Amino acid sequence: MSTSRTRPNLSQLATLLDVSAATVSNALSGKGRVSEELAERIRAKAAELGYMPSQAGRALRTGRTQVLGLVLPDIANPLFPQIAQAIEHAASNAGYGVLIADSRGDVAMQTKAIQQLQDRGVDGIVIVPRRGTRVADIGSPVAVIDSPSTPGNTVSADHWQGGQLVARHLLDLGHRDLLLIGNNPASNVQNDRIGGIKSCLPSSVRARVLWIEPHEEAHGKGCHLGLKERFEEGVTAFAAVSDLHALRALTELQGAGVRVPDEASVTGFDDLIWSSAITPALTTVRMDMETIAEQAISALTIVIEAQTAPDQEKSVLRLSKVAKADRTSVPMDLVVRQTTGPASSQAVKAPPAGDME
Amino acid sequence: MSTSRTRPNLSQLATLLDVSAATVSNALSGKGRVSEELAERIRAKAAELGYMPSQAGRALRTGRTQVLGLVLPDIANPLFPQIAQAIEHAASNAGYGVLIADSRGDVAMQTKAIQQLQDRGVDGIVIVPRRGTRVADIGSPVAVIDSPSTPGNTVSADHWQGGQLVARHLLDLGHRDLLLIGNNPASNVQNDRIGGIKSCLPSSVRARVLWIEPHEEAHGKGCHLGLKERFEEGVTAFAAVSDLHALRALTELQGAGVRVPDEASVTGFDDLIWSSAITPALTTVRMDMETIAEQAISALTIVIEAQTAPDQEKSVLRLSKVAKADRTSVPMDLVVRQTTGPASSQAVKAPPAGDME
DNA sequence: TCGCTACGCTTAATCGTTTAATCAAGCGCT
DNA sequence: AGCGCTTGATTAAACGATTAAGCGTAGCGA
Repeated sequence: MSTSRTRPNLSQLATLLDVSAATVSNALSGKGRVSEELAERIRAKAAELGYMPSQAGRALRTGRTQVLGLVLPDIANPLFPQIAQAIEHAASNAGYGVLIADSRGDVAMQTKAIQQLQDRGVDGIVIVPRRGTRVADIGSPVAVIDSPSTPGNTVSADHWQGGQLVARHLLDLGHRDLLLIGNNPASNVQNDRIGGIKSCLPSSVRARVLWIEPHEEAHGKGCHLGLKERFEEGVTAFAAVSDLHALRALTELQGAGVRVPDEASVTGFDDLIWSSAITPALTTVRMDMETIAEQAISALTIVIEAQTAPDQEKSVLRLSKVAKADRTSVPMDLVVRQTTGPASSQAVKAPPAGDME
Repeated sequence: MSTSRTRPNLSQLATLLDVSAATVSNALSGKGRVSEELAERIRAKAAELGYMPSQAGRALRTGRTQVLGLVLPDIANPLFPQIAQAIEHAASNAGYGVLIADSRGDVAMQTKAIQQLQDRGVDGIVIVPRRGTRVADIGSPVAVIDSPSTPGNTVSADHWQGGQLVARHLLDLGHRDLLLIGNNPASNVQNDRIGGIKSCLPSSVRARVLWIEPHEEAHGKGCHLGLKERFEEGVTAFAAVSDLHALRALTELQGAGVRVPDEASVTGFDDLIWSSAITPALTTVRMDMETIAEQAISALTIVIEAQTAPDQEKSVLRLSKVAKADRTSVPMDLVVRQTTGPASSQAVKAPPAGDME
């Protein structure tokens, strides 16, 4: 084979073309002054040899690695595939690689993970913080994806509006007695979603909130949530703030003999992978991760570029390193599937034990 | 604050200590000859200033970036969190960072993704290939995590043995008529799991296989799998090769009024995040991702180090770049939860009318 | 004709680290 | 004293890219 064992570098390309390495660099980057004709020859040769600049050399000289860090503190977060995929895609389009760092649920390790990323020389960091964690001012440019109500948030889904979608959908179906299911009240995301739902409900509808984590602490992990009882009390719709909890609710109801959606409706959030695979398929609210990721990355790149700009030193004083996107919140979409249906049927069916309000 | 704006480098450290940069390098790496006393002084100063070597500089000189690539071709694979977390952890322990590359389910993009990783200068690549994809010989060291029956596989769970666990568990419970549920017969992993199950079954038990993807092509995506009918034909246990399909089966059965585990048992594979959260909690088979990741990474690092070793050129000819682990397959563990129960009850219970037992 | 600018390219310095080559000194031996 | 060997440090040359500065030539206005 004639394919060279080792990848060509600038100077090899240069000697082959009988020009200086600098010219090749200029031609390929379009920076300096190179005649169009020569530039074309250089580009051709580069393409022919499959030349790819060494990131190491470039990084050393420019101080930029073209790599971003992604830190996902929630252990085994089922959203991870969606997030990682979207971020990777957006970053890749912007010419960045993505280095992952997992802090395994440990809040203290989050700092360590960030530190390690910085030691690796990342140009910036995308953080999806653990619930409630406030991201301190790190040395590097940072984009935070959490919730609009988190201070220092860069961009995120409009969880509040997502909640409103759920509320209106259930209202339209005639539901008047809801159980909202969350995991932990310390999460900004979950609070926004629940707040959004509540904000749409007229005072005539009853809406109670069940927080799973406190409940489990009292009754043991994996315990029943007592949804059957709520159903018998008249609750016709169960709105969870995550598909994971929606799934739990759905199976618990089904197992207790409550028919979904005929007797009770269930909704979730995030459109996780299984939501469309189960029977009945889950009605949920999806976030536009593509857009969120794009916003985060573009906001981040702006900060990164401002970083190296020799500009006014004002920037050093004024410009925070945490990125600010132009669209700080991205609307969510309601995906109506089969776990929601008209409440009227329940009203008929309610009698067994409960009463109507 | 007295913390310097910019991180210290070798020469700064050197001039501060009135020695040469080379000596500092030697002292910190323990390579050259440096008096213990001086070495200690150097280490102390380095620690004091929080000196961290520039990866860029080092990479340029040594040709190694201390970064591995992780390519996950299956789009939004629900295993992703587990895999990424385990790999990241193992890699981190070995001093490597992990760069992710997602080929979004597109087989052609897998090659492109690998290419990009190589352009970024990764030292090696961990691939969890898309079903059936044979990983060609890339230029870089590679570790493949798929299934023992995949040629070129480095390490993976012992899917066959996992299947045997399921079979024996169901057999012990008295099940004699099974439906095995897979997605696509082209997957080595799924075939191994099914093969393992079958290998344990005496000829007296009936075991049919339902492949979802072909079935969906015939009946439309998200269609019913007709499990109720199978149940009525006498099937008492549904063994899926993935929790995702087990979940689908479980909800379909529950929705059709079949009680699990009283009337039918369901098992899955992989212990995905939701398996323990649903009701009833899913009996499944878990792979020891920690061990798999460790094996993959350590095998990979060996190849990487062999790479730079100036050894006999024999290695260039003989030594393949695909890593070989000492434990090529890692046993799986059965996690018995609530979706499996004795088959006898069904035999009794088969008539529609309910009783308790 | 002189001086100025624009063009197109080359020279050379630089980023931070590693490492082979070198060198000075000390010490034990013959 | 002279030779060889070890010890502990220094020098200098890479690695591959970017980029400011320099330099010869040509065009052009004064």
